[in-house]
Formats: sequence, structure tokens, C-alpha cells
Amino acid sequence: MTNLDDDIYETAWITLAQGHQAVLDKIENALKSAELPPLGWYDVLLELSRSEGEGVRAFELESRLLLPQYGLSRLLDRIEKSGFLERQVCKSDRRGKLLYITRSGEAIRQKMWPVYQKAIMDIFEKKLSRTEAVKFIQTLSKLRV
Amino acid sequence: MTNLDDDIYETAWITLAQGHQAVLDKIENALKSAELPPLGWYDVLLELSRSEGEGVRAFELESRLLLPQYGLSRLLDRIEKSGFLERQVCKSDRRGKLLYITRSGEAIRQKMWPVYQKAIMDIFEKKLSRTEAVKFIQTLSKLRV
DNA sequence: GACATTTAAATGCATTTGCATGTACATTGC
DNA sequence: GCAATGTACATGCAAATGCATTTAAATGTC
Repeated sequence: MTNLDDDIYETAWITLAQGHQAVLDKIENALKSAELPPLGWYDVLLELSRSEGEGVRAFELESRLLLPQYGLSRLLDRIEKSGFLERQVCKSDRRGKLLYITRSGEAIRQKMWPVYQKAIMDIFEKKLSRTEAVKFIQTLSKLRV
Repeated sequence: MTNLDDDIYETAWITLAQGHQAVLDKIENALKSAELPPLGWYDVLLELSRSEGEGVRAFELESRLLLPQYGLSRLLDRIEKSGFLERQVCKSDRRGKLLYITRSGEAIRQKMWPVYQKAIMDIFEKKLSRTEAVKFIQTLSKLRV
């Protein structure tokens, strides 16, 4: 295999990194402009919101959000300090905590969503056809396996 | 447009973020395991290496590497402290500095490359056909415009 | 049950990042 | 020429991150 051929994959990675960066910047800027919390908060709040009052364990979020244990622990500290979530000792496993979104947490999540969604749409919808997006998802999904 | 249709683009973004994260983690882990500097250093060193002794201005790297001004300034501090680059006052514009890679900088860059490349290949080559990679690049490129 | 091992989460400390501002030089308009 | 404005880069300080370790409880072994 020649260098020229290899380059396709290197280019794919560079383009992936730059594309990601570009989109992420726009999303974060949109949230900041709207004086809303950063994207990471949304991810957490969405997971908690989806649990429908069941309570979520921190270690579950870790794998879902691809965050390191200590990183998540401190992200939760900050979100909790802002009053958007609560930690309660888990009765069935007293080492752990159950995480619950608060009313104000749900409220801020709902404020964030349209801003977040608009930022995504502004980029993706305008530039990719639906068919292209589906193919894009299929290809990208392979990288995670 | 229905929610279901919109979801394609949201999914595209989530998959992009996760795919990027997964690849990045593998690359950074590979470099760390080999006791080599992080990926950001490689990007800088490659740019300097390509300038063929011409010297590069910091503000040029900023846009090429999509880094904030202060972030780049401090990244350069660290790389310089390790002896992998030099900053020299630019004679034609004394506000600025010209950046040069050192011998040891070029050496470390050449050590990093195979580790970096292997990490990319391990993921992309195994999972994407060449044709698929080309299409992937085309699609992603649109997002940056 | 007593002891070693594993797991969940938090935390001290060093490094890195983000934001705002500072410093020095360059450029523009008069 | 020189005051005003703009540009290149650095930096003080606060916040976030990474790494290693700690704390506490669960689980496994005998």
C-alpha cells in the first residue's frame, strides 16, 4: 500500500477532527450567547430527564457520556451547585448516589434545547441532504465499534 | 418538517461527537503509552516542519489549527520549554515572533508519527473502505464551509 | 465472621484552559 | 509627525481537567 493511499484515512481523521471542532464551536457559542450553560450540562440533564424520576447512578452516565469518573464527579458538583440536580444516597448500594434532575434543571434544559437544536440545524440541515446524513451516520457508527 | 425527520440531523451530530471522541481517545492513549507528547504538539510541529526553515508566525497557526490565541501562545510556551521549537523576534514586524522547529523537535515529531498513524489506521483502515472514506471526507468538508 | 479484593464516588494537587487585559509595535487619518 | 486605532502576542487570575489516591461500602474467600 502506497503513502498516497494511506493518506485517505489520515485525511478522513483530520477532516473529522476539524468538522467536529467547527460544529462544537458553533454550538458552544450559541449557548454562551444565550447565557446558557455549556453543552456538557445539557447531556447530563437530558439523561436525568429521560430517567423519569427513577434516579440515575453516576457510573451509568460515565459510559453513556464517555466521561472519566473524576470529570463526571466534578461536572455533577457544578450542576448541583447551580441547583439543576440533586444527589441522594442510594439505599440499595450505600456507596453510590442517585441523581435526580430538579424543576429548575428541567426548566434550563428546555431553554437550552431550542438553542442547541437551532445550532445543529443551521449547520447540518443546510449542508447535508437527508440521504447524505443517513449515510454519514452509518459510516461514523462503524468507527465507534 | 416533523420531529422524526429533524432527528436525523441530531443523530448525525451526536454520532459525529462520539465518533470523534472515540478516535481521539485512542490516538491520545497510543501517544501516552509510548511516552510521547500529546496530539496538539504534533500538529504544531508538523506545521513548523513543513515550513522548511522559513519560520512561521503564530497567528498563521491559530487559524490553521483552530486554536484560540492565548491557547496557542501557551501551547508554544510548553513546546518551547521542552526544547522542540524556538521563537525569534520577527525583523519585519517586531510585534511578532517567527517559530522554528528544532532538531530535537523534528526528532520527536518523527517518533510520534508512526504511533499516530498506526492509531488512525487501526480505526479507519479496518472499518472504512477507501470509497467510503472518500465520501466521508466530502460530506464532512461541507460542514466546515 | 474476618480478611482481602473490588467497586462507587470524592478529592488533593499539578497542569491546562478560558477570559480579560496588558504590552509593544504597526498602521491610519489628519 | 503624531494621536488614535488596530494587530501580535503575552499574562494574571479563576475555572476546569488529569492523575493519583482516598474513603466507604459491597462482594468474595476461607
